[in-house]
Amino acid sequence: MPASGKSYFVEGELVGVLTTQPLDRVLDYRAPEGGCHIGAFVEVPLGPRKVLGVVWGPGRGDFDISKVRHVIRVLDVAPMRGEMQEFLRRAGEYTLTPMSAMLRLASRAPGLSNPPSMQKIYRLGHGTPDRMTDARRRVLEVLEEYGGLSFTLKELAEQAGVSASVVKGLVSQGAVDEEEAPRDLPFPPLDPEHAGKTLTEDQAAAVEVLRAAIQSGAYGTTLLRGVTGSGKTEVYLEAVAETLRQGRQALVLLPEIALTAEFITRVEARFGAKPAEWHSGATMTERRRIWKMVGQGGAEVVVGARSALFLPYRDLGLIVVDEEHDTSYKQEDGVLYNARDMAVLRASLCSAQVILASATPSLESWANAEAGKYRRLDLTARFGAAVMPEMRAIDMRAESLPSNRWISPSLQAAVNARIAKGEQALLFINRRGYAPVTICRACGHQIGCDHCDARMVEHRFQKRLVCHQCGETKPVPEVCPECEAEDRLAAVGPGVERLSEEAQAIFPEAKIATLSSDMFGSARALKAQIAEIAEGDTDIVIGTQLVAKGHNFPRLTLVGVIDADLGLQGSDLRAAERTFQLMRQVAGRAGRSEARGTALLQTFQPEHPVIRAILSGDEEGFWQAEAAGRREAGVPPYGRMAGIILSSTDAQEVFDFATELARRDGPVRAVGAQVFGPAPAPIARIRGRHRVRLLVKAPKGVALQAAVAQWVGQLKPPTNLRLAVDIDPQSFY
DNA sequence: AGCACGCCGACT
DNA sequence: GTCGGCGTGCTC
Repeated sequence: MPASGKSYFVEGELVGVLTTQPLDRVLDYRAPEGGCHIGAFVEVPLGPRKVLGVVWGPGRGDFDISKVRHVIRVLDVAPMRGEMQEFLRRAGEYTLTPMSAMLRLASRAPGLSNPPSMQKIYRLGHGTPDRMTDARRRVLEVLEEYGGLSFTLKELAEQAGVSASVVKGLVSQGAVDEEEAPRDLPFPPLDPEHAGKTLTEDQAAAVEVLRAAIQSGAYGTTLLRGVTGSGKTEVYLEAVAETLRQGRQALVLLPEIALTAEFITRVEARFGAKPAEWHSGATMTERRRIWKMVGQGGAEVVVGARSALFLPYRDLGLIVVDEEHDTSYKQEDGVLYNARDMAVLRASLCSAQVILASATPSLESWANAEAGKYRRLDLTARFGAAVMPEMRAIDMRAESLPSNRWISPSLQAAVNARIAKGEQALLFINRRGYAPVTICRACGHQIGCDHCDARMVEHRFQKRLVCHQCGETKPVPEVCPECEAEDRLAAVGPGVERLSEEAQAIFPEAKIATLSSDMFGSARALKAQIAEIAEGDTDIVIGTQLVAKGHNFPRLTLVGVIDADLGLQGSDLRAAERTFQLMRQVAGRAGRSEARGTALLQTFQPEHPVIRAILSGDEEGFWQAEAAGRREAGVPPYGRMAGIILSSTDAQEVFDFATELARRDGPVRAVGAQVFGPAPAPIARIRGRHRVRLLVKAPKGVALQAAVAQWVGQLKPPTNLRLAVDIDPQSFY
């Protein structure tokens, strides 16, 4: 929606081009030979280089006309749509991110400027093979089934379940034609009617509401709440189906790559073909194909990570944000944005529906539903015969437990009872590695990272100490690096590896599997392990955070949470919320199938409101209480916050600059905001850079971004000092 | 982001 | 005398 309404520029006319170079300005160029449309991806000269840009609008004409150069050429990709320009603009304003960085997010496809490359494709030929075999018949059937569509060798062989040589054989017989075609082919179509499931009454009712919303063709957001195992996925896949029937595209965001493989399988089962899969592990070729096909409508459904929000969809009708409360949706990848919020913004600009799915929504989403901004659908009935697990606390104050042991006698007994019945038990601990702290018994020194202010975590699996902040590793020292005492270093506290060791010792007969995100080199290895646990004869699963996310272990009937108190302490305003979500989710692992499950929470504070809310299952009660507390304190979602992260190699310099910035808080005070700090940032040192944070707290409804921009703009940071603004920060400790 | 220009310290 | 350190500024 360019302000001028002008959308085509003839050769020589002045156009404004936004480039991916960090110049926070649209530059004037002359339109190339043959002219160009607004939104066109172009290559322009900038100094001695050629850079990627987008025709953003008419030129401003305020630059020395004799210095204005011509656009080199228009690239062979679909022009950026007006709604995408608007999305980038609004998202940039919201997150206080320069437009060049926003454009970089939206043009993250390799080889955009390359000419379309060719590849061999296969389609039905006219000849008949001399001998018909099973494998050959399957190949021909696949080709017939998809009409005139052609396949790459890999796709065809995979679809037909044969090896490439079968296809080659058919080519030499003339039964299959081999041709050169542009490399970026459309994805196979997804059939909304392929394999609809029978839904429970609850699910069917939710699907009806979502269908109507999608048919309206207007924007809307729905919070789809459902306990684990209530069939949220089935429900939103029906929303995807309806979107496909409308001829529009759907995007499903997942918080973790490890979850995509399992999800893709479900999509394939439901729609008869695989969706496009967008994540950091995708190859260059895959990325380019998805980027291009999404723009031409050759990819109907994209499953992926947060950055998939910035793909150039031709007609996006639905965005699903699965596990919407997951904190990995807010993370730094060049730009600090919350994918959940950006999904809502994107959808509102292209008249799409958003589904925020979670068993344990974020307080923000809960409050938005409460305020009537979001529609809310609750799935209560569990799928099939399974019921909610029984939840109980184990009061650790009453348990006698030797030091360096974490599985209480009560939990041990419960696990033994389950194993005896041939069922599975899960022990959950939210700490990776062997032991979180290595301490010297002689001098009390704790081994820390040389580059960060973090203690190093022992990983016995790798036989090294690892910094969970920067990834730095070093061997476990023989002597204390501080006092040089020998053999006095002791591992303190539990990690998943150590818990595993303890479990081996107290359940010697049991088959134990350990799942931790850092123990698998690839998503495939992890998936294989999960499949083996689900189907195999594992008695006890020991896992970190990873197991809290949607995997289905049918024989699992007991969950033991080793330390339910983690995360309750500290001043993080979301600590209670996080703990609540995690506990509910892990507890939801137990008894997803026929048998009734039990969840046992080991806690030293059984009276804590969060623990009590989890145990009583009074979710609304928890949210109400938490919301009241936040409203009282004027913090999100009932107030606004922003963080200013300053970092430098020079600790004194960064602190001094932060202090000076805090002193000049006039512009933010003018809108009723307060500035706190400077204080060490949540991670005070990363890769040798000292980090300091200022926190801004403002009433809801003020123009926070503008005020922060004005405030921060007063001082220009010294050369090696970096400043980043974090709107709506997620962590506070 | 690159890449030039430019102004001060120790080398063949 | 010059080589080269990286601070400052420019790119339509």
